[in-house]
Amino acid sequence: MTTQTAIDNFVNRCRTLGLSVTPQRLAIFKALIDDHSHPRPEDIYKKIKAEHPTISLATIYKTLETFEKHGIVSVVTHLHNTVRYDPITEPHHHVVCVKCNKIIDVIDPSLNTIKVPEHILQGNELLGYSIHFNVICSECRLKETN
Amino acid sequence: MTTQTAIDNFVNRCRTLGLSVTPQRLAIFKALIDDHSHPRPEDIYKKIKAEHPTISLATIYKTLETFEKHGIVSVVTHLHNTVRYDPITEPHHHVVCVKCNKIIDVIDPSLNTIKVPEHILQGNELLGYSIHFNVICSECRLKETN
DNA sequence: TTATTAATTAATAATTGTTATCCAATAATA
DNA sequence: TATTATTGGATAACAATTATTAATTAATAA
Ligand SMILES: [Mn+2]
Ligand SMILES: [Mn+2]
Ligand SMILES: [Zn+2]
Ligand SMILES: [Zn+2]
Repeated sequence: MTTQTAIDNFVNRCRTLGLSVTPQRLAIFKALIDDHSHPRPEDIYKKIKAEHPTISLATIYKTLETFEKHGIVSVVTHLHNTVRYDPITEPHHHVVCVKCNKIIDVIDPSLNTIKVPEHILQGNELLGYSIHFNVICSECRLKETN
Repeated sequence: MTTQTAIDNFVNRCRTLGLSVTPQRLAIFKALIDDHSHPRPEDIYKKIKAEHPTISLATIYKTLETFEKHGIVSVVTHLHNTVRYDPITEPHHHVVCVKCNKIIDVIDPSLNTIKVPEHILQGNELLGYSIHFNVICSECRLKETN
């Protein structure tokens, strides 16, 4: 998909969702669409400031949250707000509730035999891998306003 | 392994590493060893304050970092310091450098066919899963002081 | 044991990342 | 056009983390 097509899709998507396509939103989307560095809000802010000198960081945060809510962009992990410590040091996996950030262990040896793509091992030292099963947990499902 | 055995191992481990076994360190370790909630430093602080009213939150942070450095405890993700946005909304995976927090996409359909353990689906709504390949990247390996 | 040095802790300040508030500006709708 | 809803900007507030520094404690060598 070309960048222009992606932008057109974005515009249509916003209209369908009832979100107005403001210059700020367009700028933020454009800043992200071809950026594969998984930038922080701050990074996007810096990229945009030249064209939009008056935009505030809070707008970037709010806009990205709106985008994420509607599936226009995604976040790499929902566990980005605070460190979470684990007494288990052996490789294992986790169920993560994206609403309440509850974390449950998944200890299942069959998940430790994944075929690691070769290119990951080129130059990097692999320490291990861990699977995040992203869920809305039963408690949070009950709380949801349907 | 019993809790007492774990504590004994911890004490021996510290001695081997040349870390002194202080009451604070012991208390922090004990607070974590049987806690499977993947607590935040703040949670551990609250648990400990009754017995150790003078301990400071900064000590908790530093001690946990020391423990993690020596493999006594682990962190659920190293990407806990800030949100990272992604223009890709399709399921995919990531290489994460635990030193510099660089994130590289891993798009490999063969990794999207993992057998999800049944119990994860009980009550929870599964949104998807994503694998974090934790590495020390080539750049960071060069920087390391060996 | 005591003196010396190194390591650890506590208190606190500073910084960073994020969210809330409030008002003005803009856009959508009647 | 008038009305209402949405959005954005400025700023303050808050939460998480890190840095600084001095006091305390522990380790080690006379
Ligand atoms: Mn765990
Ligand atoms: Mn990605
Ligand atoms: Zn939940
Ligand atoms: Zn790196």
